[in-house]
Amino acid sequence: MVLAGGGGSRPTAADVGRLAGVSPTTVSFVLNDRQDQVITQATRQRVLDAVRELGYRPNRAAQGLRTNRTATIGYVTDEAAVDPFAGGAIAGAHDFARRHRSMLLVVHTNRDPRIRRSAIEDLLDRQVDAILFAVVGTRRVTLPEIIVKVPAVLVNCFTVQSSLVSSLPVVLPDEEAGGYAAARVLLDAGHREIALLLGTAGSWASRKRLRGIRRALTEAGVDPRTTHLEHGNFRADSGYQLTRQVLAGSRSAGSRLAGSRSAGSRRPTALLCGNDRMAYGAYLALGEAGLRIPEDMSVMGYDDQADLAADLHPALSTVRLPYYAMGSWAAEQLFPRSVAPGIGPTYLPCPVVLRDSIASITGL
Amino acid sequence: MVLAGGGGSRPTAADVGRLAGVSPTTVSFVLNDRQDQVITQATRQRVLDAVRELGYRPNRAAQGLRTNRTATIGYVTDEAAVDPFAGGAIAGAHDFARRHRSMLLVVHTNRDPRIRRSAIEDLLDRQVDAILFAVVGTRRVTLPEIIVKVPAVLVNCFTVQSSLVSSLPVVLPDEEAGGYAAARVLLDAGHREIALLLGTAGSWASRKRLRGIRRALTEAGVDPRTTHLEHGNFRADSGYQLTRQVLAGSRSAGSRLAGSRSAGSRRPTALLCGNDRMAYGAYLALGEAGLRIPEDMSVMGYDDQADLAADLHPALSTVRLPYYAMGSWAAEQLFPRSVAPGIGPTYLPCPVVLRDSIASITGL
DNA sequence: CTGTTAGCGCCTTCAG
DNA sequence: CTGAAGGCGCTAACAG
Repeated sequence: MVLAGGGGSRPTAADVGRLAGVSPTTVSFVLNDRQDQVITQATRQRVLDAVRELGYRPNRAAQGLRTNRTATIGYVTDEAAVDPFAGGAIAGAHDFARRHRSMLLVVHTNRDPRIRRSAIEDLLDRQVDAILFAVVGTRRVTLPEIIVKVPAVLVNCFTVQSSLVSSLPVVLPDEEAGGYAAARVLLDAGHREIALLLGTAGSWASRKRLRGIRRALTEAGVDPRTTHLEHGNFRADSGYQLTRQVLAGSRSAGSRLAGSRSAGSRRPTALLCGNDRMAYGAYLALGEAGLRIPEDMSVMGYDDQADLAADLHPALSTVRLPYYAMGSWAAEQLFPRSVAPGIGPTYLPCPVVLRDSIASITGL
Repeated sequence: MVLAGGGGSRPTAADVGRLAGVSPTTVSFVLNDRQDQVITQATRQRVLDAVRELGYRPNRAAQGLRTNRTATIGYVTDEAAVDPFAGGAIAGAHDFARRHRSMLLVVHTNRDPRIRRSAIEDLLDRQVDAILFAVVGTRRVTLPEIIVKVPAVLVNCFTVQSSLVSSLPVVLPDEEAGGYAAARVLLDAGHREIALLLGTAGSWASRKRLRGIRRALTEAGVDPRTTHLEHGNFRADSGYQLTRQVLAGSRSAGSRLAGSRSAGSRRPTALLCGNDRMAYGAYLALGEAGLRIPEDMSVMGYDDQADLAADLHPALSTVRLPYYAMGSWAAEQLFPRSVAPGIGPTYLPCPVVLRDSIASITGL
């Protein structure tokens, strides 16, 4: 289909051998630096010189045919690279792989299971050494069984398929610790009335995060049940709406304000948001209400979204989702390592990124 | 380096032949649907059945060794996929390539020329059919000459290297038309006092855009020389600062306010920004000054940055940079096409995206 | 210490 | 209409 590669044909190992006056075998030995073979220093040098003179580089397709290793890793992601998080994980895997002289064959599936399957097949046809399977928005996935034909690692997702669950390394963000840390930052700054403006109620991330948050609250002697808790949709508009509700002291229909006292009447001093976009929505509602950040209200985001969190005004304190680190970790699993992986998923830390949106109110 | 692919060895064409009772040759003929060979309907069916039964898929590495075509395209980009624009172009190329059964081997170089060179070599070693070379932020690039070993296309960049300039198709955004269109939108809405808060002064995009803007102004009878023009740095903070300056009526040191009259004293009714991030900075400054968008001030962005322009409040009107389209166009050039490409770069349109940040003031 | 031989899986003349 | 033989570029046994 593609235009024939116009290139003048590359030199082969035979060409190198001819020039150096040795056999292709010797060329191979020298280039692969084989320890079990003894090569004269002189011969080695002649080969190396010939390689340099011809600009010889081994044909990896041929090498792959012979060795079954292509130094190529398949990377399957649900979201296109346009998504900064998808891109972050790709970048992490890319950089790690590159250090090991491997490259990434990247496919995105738009969440279509059929594309997903054929993508994996296409990768296998190209003899990739391994497959990394990534997703934006942590969740359970169903994988084509053929994926086990090759070492594979799950990035930001997991499976319950019995045939796969034990064989695939899995890396996930440690959302519970992230939620805990986010709440702790607020608590440590003296906040006691914290409104929780979380994302989609059912999501894995929201559930885990909430658990961490509750633990932090409890530890600090704040009753989680009296804490204002709302679920949004991870988008700016819901951050905006929920913040208005909170400010109005109104309890929405879906509000899960559990306290029996008139908790709704006490305005919170801090907002803990489901992600940075919701935090941005909160900024807008706060601005409209004439409240200043962080003087009148502290705001905590989540995600550390590029081109957003740091650019907000004031810059948003948030918790970083370790997409890059997950991609990197996943690639790392494909290469010989000293320590065997433990059983079960590996959780990577979500570091707190402190910026200007949080005020200390210790002098409560 | 990579763990050996654990997979049970795949069936070969010979296996299929054995099962179907034919030679591997016949299998090849059937699978490649060769018109110059006559195969009995019955034989063909037996082969196809055997293929299905074994789940046979040709080994593309072997195929590539034989045919010199790997159905794989190298994609070199300066920015990692984290950048939404880099990702947009990748997605465009990916989707087009996929329709032609090709996959993308993606490398990013972090603008390091050495990495750039070795990336291209690594791609060539893997026998890619072609290379797409992309950049974020249109500019001139210097390419390793070896890139011509294979068909290549330049995405959002161009070269002046004499050995390459005539042989490489180039695709660029039509910034001049984009600038013209952006200004026209404002002009058509009745705005006459438009402050131009552009990006980096020296950039290709800024220059082209400015030319288009000036043309639109002139056509509308507005003297471009009396128009407030500032250059920033494409980031939110400069949009913020420049807007404050404009509002204060102050002329900064670097101001290129050309009018001789007291142009600084007339507050503009519209801001035309160098990109969406600067527009966002303008939003912040406007908000602080108590000005409402679009009632008190219309704002026009540029880029249509994902997760930003549409999410702002009010949603930002902007001009879309056609990264996806450029990636797609580039991939298209690699496949047989009906019309030969003209000489010189191909300019792709930057469509205006109208949202809520612009008010009509026809009743001036 | 190095060369010869064989074969990875596929496609492609060339015979039959 | 189909099969046998050869080779793409490389590496791995096995000789010498």
